Amino acid sequence: MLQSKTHSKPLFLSEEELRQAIELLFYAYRDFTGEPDAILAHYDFGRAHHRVIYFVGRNSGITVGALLGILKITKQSLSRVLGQLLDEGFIEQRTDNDDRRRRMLFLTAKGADLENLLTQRQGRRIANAYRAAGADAVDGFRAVLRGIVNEEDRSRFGDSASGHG
Amino acid sequence: MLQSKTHSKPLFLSEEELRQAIELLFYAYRDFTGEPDAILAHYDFGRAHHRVIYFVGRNSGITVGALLGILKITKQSLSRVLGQLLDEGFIEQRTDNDDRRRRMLFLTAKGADLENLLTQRQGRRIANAYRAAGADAVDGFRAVLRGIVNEEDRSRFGDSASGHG
DNA sequence: TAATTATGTCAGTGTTATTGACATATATCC
DNA sequence: GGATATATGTCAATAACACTGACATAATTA
Repeated sequence: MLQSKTHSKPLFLSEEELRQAIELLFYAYRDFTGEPDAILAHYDFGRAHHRVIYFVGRNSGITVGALLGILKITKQSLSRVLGQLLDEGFIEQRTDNDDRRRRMLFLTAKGADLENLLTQRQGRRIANAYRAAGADAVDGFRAVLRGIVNEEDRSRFGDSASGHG
Repeated sequence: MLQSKTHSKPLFLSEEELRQAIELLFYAYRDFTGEPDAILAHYDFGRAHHRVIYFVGRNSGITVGALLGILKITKQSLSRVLGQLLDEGFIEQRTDNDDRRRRMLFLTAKGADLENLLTQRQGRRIANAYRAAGADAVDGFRAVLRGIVNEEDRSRFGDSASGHG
């Protein structure tokens, strides 16, 4: 109850440490998205398209509403992006027979190709960082990022420990 | 030479592990920026203003060109945001006497107040995550994020190790 | 049958970014 | 000193991505 795996050392955090963390997140996210952004530009797509392609690929058959919940944008915003991806054959919709109001989203072969390309590039960057930092660092990375995520979504990333608790 | 602190275990990375990392970055960044965004909205400012305020606060006297280099946006984009911040008295400019083409940027007292508020909020989120994850995790977090950043900016975050080699 | 849910669409707006062109002041090179 | 380069600023047009508000339709649930 008091503390599980987290040994909760007092951890006096200097302003400098906190600012370094803030900046690390800024630079890492900037560069993490920069590479896919450049690829997507060839298709006249942007980061919003990427997010949709990614999460549809990851959660095949996801409904429109669930996707909105992940992206935290309005349906009008999603509509433009999703419409383009449907028109251009990267994603297809199928009505859910259990609840015929629902539209389930799937990547087409074309959509899966693009998703793979983008995920491979980002995966390569992650893998390089993981290798350079070492296995222990990976656990720390995951644990801290998980703590930054709002509580409501934290359970997406495991219960609390990350493999060896 | 071969490997400093990074014990370079083979590290077989499953697609699942890579995807979890990708998603952690997405969710963490989304929530990390969500809180400041809400505050900035009261001032009719957005995330772009935040970035300018943050980096000017952090690098007092930074030139316009150096700021563009960090943000990786065009000067026309910066111009609008910076112009507003100047007009409304959050930032002030002073000519650099060593090179009178340069404009050095400083936060005003008003600007520093806002910067402190925003940084405190983000710092609180980081601090909570750090405390929950533990001191070792912090090192791992820093090491992995540093590896994700493009090489050209990596040196901003220390040489390689993070405190205890 | 009435209310709710899931989705879609139309219209208007705002923020953040882009490219391209051009202007000014200052510094540096030859 | 004159040519060139650098640092900054500005005007104009455009695009991507998001928002709010209003309304419509189909299907499910109470």
